[in-house]
This record gives sequence, structure tokens and C-alpha cells, in this order.
Amino acid sequence: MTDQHPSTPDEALPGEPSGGVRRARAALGRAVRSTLPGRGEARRAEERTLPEATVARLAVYLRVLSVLAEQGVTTVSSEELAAAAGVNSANLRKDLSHLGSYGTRGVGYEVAVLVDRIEGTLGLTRRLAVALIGVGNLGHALAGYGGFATRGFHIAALLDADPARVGERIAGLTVRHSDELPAVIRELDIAIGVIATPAHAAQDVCDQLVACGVTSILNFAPAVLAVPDGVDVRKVDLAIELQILSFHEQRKLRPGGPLEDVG
Amino acid sequence: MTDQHPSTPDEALPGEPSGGVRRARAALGRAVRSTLPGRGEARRAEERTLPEATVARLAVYLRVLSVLAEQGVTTVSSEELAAAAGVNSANLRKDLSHLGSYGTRGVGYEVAVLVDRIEGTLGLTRRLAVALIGVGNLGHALAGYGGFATRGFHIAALLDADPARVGERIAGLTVRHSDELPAVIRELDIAIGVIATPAHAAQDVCDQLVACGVTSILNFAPAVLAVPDGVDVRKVDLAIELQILSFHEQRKLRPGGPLEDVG
DNA sequence: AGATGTGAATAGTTTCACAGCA
DNA sequence: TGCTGTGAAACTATTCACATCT
Repeated sequence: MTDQHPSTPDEALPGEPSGGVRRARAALGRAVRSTLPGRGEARRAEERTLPEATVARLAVYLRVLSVLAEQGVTTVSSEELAAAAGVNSANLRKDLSHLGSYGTRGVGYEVAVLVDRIEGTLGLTRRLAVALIGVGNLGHALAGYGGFATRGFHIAALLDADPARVGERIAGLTVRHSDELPAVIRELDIAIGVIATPAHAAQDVCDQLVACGVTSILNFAPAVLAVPDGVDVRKVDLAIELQILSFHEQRKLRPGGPLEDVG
Repeated sequence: MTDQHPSTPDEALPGEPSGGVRRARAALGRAVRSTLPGRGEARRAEERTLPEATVARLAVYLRVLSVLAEQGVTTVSSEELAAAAGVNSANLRKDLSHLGSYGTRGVGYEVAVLVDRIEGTLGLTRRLAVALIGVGNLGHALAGYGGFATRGFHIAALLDADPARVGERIAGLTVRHSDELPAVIRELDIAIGVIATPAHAAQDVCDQLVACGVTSILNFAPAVLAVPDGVDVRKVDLAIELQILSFHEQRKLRPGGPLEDVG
């Protein structure tokens, strides 16, 4: 996770030297599964809730599988796919087993089948509408990003609080004023809000999104957002990513740590 | 974690509908601590290795603390700081306890002291040099981002493989050709490489960085990077973040899951 | 009183290792 | 024989609960 900037060039990205939240409220999604005591009847052995970590990796598998499909590969073993995705093969198998059994012992998985299952699981067949608030430096970059439309999403609206920016056309869309946010959300049935404003405006925009019923937010502003239960916020914070790398970089230098490894 | 694009507008960000890796190789940094059998002598009870999760949160605390410091706040309780950072207070206390005891029972923590401790721990006193490869849509945005310099880092070089881009001046720097990467790394003592190229070029750039001794990489390209042990790669992938949100969005809709919660 | 620091309990995740099917 | 699917073990991380100190 990492992040960028807001509507006004500079001051945008994780401005302060501080860090950001990797995934703020995402905790909600935890593999719920109550396991209430006093019950144990016929419990649907279905695909209940997936572990958060698995969900994140499914997206990775999907990307790798898409590449394989393009190359004409029709079958992969867990070993191959895991290697390409950078994970342990047992981990991969367990992840996939949560979707049900779609592999063939002694052979492997059919690429096309897996792609379908994962897309279905992630809900990528619906093509959710995304609103991007803040078309500054980063906002522009995000708006121009082609990957959005590729599968599952499309940017339906661009908004900015700066009157000078309103009316500008970016990637086929006209920037509208932030005041129109509620109307835009309802008109276009926005499911996901992407915040790319300066830090000081982020909480405000977030509150508006939530007030309008948006429960999925991707935050690029260097600020910790407070949201009610039921709302998922994921944060992308460049400063934090760099700081984490800095920490490890430092550890590599001073031979204070390795000492433990030796004896 | 999320990501963006490359040097060429479009096709940049997590292009394919697939996802990306949250933190590829970062696994290295795991709280190492071997616990070799057959030993147990006098072991320095020092601030050995911090848990990965703690490192990530320290960056968050730092940001919150910076804001508090600006506001003139000099003392905070774990409860207050935890609320501002969006974490559990016990979790916060445990995180901080890893740095040593810098709080006062019955009172709380001194903001200035904590800031110092955290900056020291994350190695933010050294101001590492960062090279940004790929100045496309996203690269531009990142280069223009003010937060870099704020503390701990500075973009020392911009590179791109497109001759048309070489020579362009962005944020006070002149874009140099990718071929100069080795020279640039040595000249400027680059510690961190930020990859913002199209997916197809990412592994190549990564390999060059590694060959030149860079062991910390932040990858914005929608590709899984393979690196040798000892190299930390963190990935920022927009498509994956959106897909994770999509998954939860889907779960909210169909009342299949909640059933479990009820009984 | 009030808040830190931390052992113990709990929860979540990864990895192993192998039974079982193709 | 080969690879999936999965119980069990190992690890990591979070939360509780309270002794401890100011």
C-alpha cells in the first residue's frame, strides 16, 4: 500500500513524513463465521467467508492467470501458478480450495475455469461504477489509467472542489464540482469512491460519500479516515511504503540484527 | 496497496483485470529471530527485530503524531493516539513497547519523544535517495509529489526509456535515459528504486536495480516481480485494491453470508 | 486514580506432510 | 506416478486483563 496526491499539485501524496493505514476498516471483512456455541446442526458447507489474506491473493492469481490465458496456456499446476504469483504452493491450493474444488488431481487447474471462479468470487462480473474525487496530479494519473475499464470497474465520474478544474475534460469525462457529489452518486449508482484529494479535505469527502451510502472507499490521501462500521476503507500510502522500506534498509546496514541469526 | 501506471499513458496501472501482490518479497523482513535449538545463553534483550505489522503501524503513528505536534499537543495517552490512528490501544501500547518504554504510567506519552523514537527506528534520519523509473502519467504525479522531501527521502533521479521523454524537466529534475540507470545509481547513491513503468518493462528494470545493488524496491507496475533473497519489494496495486473492495461490496449485497452471523 | 507495560488467551495465517483421487 | 485437497502443526498477530508504577 502506498499513495499519492490530491487535487492541488504538491501537498498531495502522503505529505507528512508520517505513514498511513494499510487497510483501515477492512477488518470488517474478516472471516466472520461465528461458531456460536449451542449450535451445530446442518450447517451449509458452502463457500462462507474467505480469509482476508486469501481475497487479496485471489486478485494476484487472477492477473497471473490472465497472462497465462493470453499465452494460450490452458492448464497449470499449483506449483507453477504459485511460483508465478510469488506464493507458496500449499498456500495457493488452500486459497483455491475455499472456492470449491476446481482442480484435477495428477493434472492441475484449468486456467479458464479458475479465471471464471475467481472473477465470480470477487464480484468482477458486475462492473462497478467508481467516482474519483480530486483530479490533481495523482487524480489525473488515476483517471487516465487504462486498467480500470479492463475488467470489473469503470470510472463514472470525476469531481474536484477547485472551480478552476471543473469543466475540464479528462479521459472522456468532464470534471464536476464536489458539491454535486450526492447527485452524482445517485445518478450514476456509484459503488466505490476513490479519494485523491489533499489530506485536509479527505475526511470531509469521506463523510459525504458515507452519507450518500457509499460503503467502499479507496483512499490515496495521507490521512487516517474515520468511518462507521460497515464501511470498508482501503488506504494507499506512498510515504508508509517508503518508510517500511527505509526500516528494512536500515536493518541491512547495521550488523546489530544479524547477530541473532548467527547464534 | 494499490497501484498506478507507467511511462506510457494508459496500459499503465494494474492494466489487466488481475490483481497484484500486496507485498511481494517483503516477507524477508519478518521478525527473524531464529530461536536456534541448542542455544539459550545470554541473549541481548534489546530491540531486536520488530514485527512487520508493527513497522507498518509505526509509520501511521508517526503521521498522527506529527499532526498532534503541529497542534501544540505535547502529551497523548495510548487511548487517544490509538483512536486517531484507527487501532486498538493495547495494540498500540504493545507496538510502542517494542521500542522500549517511553511512556509514563498514569500520564501517557510525550509526543516529541515518540516522534524521535519512531523516526530513529524507521531510519528516517538518513534521508535516502530515491530513483523513479518511468515518468508517464503516474510517474509524473509521483515526481511532483511534495511529501517525498518532507522527511526521510528525496527523489534524486528520474529515468525513462522513451527518448521523447529524456531531457524533460520535472520538479526540478531532468529526465535521463534508462540506460543510464547503473551510472545514476552509483553517482547518486540510490537506496530505493520506484518502478512506475508499464508492466512489461517492470521485471527488466527491477533486474537492473538489483544488479546495481539496490535492495529496496517500490513497484507500481501491475506485475509480480521476481527478486533474489535479500531484496525487499513492496507493491502498490490499484486493481487489487479495487478488487478487494469489490469482493466486500458483493458480500454486503447478497444475504447469503449474514445467515451465519445470525445463527 | 489513571495509564502504561505485558503475560496469557485468542484469532488469523502459513506451511508441512500426506491421504486420496485421476 | 503426480498433483490436488486438507488436517495438523507452526507461526504471527491481536486483544484481554491486570499487575505495576506515577
